[in-house]
Amino acid sequence: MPELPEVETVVRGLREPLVGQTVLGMWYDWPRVIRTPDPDSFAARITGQTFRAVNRRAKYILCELDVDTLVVHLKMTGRLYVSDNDAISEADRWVHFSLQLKSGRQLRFSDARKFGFVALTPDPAALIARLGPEPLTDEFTPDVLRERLRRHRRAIKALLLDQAFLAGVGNIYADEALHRARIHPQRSAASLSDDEIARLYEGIRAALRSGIEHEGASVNWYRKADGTQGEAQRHFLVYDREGQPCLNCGTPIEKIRVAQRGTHYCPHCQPLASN
DNA sequence: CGGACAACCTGGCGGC
DNA sequence: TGCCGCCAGGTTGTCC
Repeated sequence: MPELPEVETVVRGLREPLVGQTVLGMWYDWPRVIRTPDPDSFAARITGQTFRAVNRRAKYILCELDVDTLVVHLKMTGRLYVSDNDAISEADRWVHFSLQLKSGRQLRFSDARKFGFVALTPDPAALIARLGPEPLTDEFTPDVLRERLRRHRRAIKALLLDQAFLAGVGNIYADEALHRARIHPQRSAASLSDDEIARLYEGIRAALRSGIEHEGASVNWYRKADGTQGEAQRHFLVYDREGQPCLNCGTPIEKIRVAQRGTHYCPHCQPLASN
């Protein structure tokens, strides 16, 4: 579920309850959720370490401890939150991993679909080595985007979903960014004009910033670190709006399939003219 | 290079 | 109410 804005929101919400906390122990009930190392080694290594920082790279949550980094990926249905030891919430139904904190609270990882994972490593860079540029940083510029687009002929939406091309954008924000840029999702990447690339650059950043501003999109599974829903879904321009009027021109939003993913766009504002 | 598709899993929903 | 098929925001690997 979570894309860059959702993961960013979770990270921000975890800092206060997590940083400074020491790990007393570990629990799990689904071994495959622990990617590396093996569960016994994981428990032995993380016990006694203290959380020093919580950061994000693309859709990866990076919790820095004294020696290692706890890496968490939420994939589609993962949730990461801190609860009082005796507190029970809806998401606990799918908890598969937790850490006991010295504060008398627990860091819990819940994942209904079991696609997500936790990993403990002294070298998190290896796990995230193949990621493309981080779209909201200064190093990501229109020139960077243009140079990278030149190398590809794929549908632009497929490229936006490719984490090695650009890190952090997923299905929701790809649709939102393309609508803001007024570009059809099936346009060939190499066919985009300089003006279109400039619009795409702004569209990507604006869509992601809107998502962060509204604390993530709770279309279905996503929740903030405190368990409440985000509000970004109330500000979608096209995603999940099939058949509803385009907010710009009134034309009904269409849903098609691009790169095997549900894709929402306005056929009037995002024409497939020059390809 | 890239497109298609399976795999990893389960929940929710619409249709009958 | 029950069952069935379909869909789902992610990532990786394989095959062609």
